[in-house]
Amino acid sequence: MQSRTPVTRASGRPRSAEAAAAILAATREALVELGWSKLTLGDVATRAGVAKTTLYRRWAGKNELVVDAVAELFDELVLPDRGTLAADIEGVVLQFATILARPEARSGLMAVVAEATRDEALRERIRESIVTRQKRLVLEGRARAQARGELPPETDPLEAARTVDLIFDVVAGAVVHRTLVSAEPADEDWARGFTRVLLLGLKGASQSD
Amino acid sequence: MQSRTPVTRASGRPRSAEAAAAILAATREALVELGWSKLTLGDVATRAGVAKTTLYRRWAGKNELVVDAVAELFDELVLPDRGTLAADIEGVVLQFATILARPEARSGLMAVVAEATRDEALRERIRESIVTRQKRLVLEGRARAQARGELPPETDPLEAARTVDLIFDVVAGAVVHRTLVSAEPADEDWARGFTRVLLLGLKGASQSD
DNA sequence: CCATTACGCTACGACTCGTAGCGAAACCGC
DNA sequence: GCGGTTTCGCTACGAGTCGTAGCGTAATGG
Repeated sequence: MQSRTPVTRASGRPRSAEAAAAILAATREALVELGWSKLTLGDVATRAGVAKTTLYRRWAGKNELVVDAVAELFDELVLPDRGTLAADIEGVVLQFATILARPEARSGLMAVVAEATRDEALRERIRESIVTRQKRLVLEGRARAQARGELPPETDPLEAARTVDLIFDVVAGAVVHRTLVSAEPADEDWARGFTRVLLLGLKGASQSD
Repeated sequence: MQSRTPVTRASGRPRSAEAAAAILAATREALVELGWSKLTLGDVATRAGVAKTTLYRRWAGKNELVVDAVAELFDELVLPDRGTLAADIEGVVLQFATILARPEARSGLMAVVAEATRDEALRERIRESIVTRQKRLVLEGRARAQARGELPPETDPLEAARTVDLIFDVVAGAVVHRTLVSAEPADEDWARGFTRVLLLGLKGASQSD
């Protein structure tokens, strides 16, 4: 997740791990208080107790810094084993909603996505730091459901991969849109209704295949 | 959509309508070339051929200006009557994807959503300029499907309103997430698969009610 | 002990911000 | 026509941020 892990082992003074942690924490703190547009790297450096130049030596700019700061938040996600697929999905949806309720996640995530529309390298960074990383939840959930007999084992691996992508886009997209654009809470009632529609759709689609 | 429509009819020189159109067009052009973070109001004014002060007299800042510039893009959406609910939904999904393929829509929309996380007034402005405005598509689509007998007439009006909100969040959220976060094209294949899951889910949910 | 790298600090030109002040232009009611 | 009113274009301004360069110092490995 660091900006660059030197391939050739360096032989000088090592980079302070405390500094990196302090900078990322300070970035989230600044996102809460100031939001994306008013967040300045100079301010982050002051909060973290490091020199501004240190920050520029490690990150290319605001975009890369905030991606790293936000990516850490999503690592909190776990797939709780609640016994049924529906309950598992609801659990993840609610966890996701909880993270998105935090202001540093809201403004940070959307802002870097906006910047990424004009920056292929940043897009790739987001994909590997957040998207691909969290797709594990969908894979694990499906495996459990198949073990329980709630979902049939996939026949076509290509089709199965496409379904995973679809589910991820639908779940993440709906929660984000609900909380950030529609500005309504993604609470338990909403999660229940959403999960019901999604699950019925998936079961129906896999049956009529 | 203008920043303020004077309630008391003014009696001086009227604001130039051409200037407003030129400014919004210049804003979209600048979004394409520069993106959100590097877009400056001075540059927009120059492109539009107006003075910077004129711009500040009409809009409070970058946020409000871009909301208006982007909102115009979504007015292009129409609900094509393709004969079946599935085809209608696919049509809207593809139209939405087409708009989101334009760089000015991508970066502009996400950026203002990001800023809106810390600005209640801006959130409200987005809701009334974009969200509520486009929810008409869901309402019209449902009415047509009910006329065709594809969907049962709603019994509980409260439940029906909640379903409309859910559909809107799922459709818009999934398309946005697919194109902007996953960075994969929302093409016809994807639209077909998505529509199938959504429709099966909705029918199943309305039956077992 | 020496080479190497990271760090803190200061200073810098370039740029953007949002506002103020001015004279001219365009519209209203009389 | 003729004031009253509002907008417009233009210029100028202090304040703040950007990203970088330069320097001396601190921390590691050979």
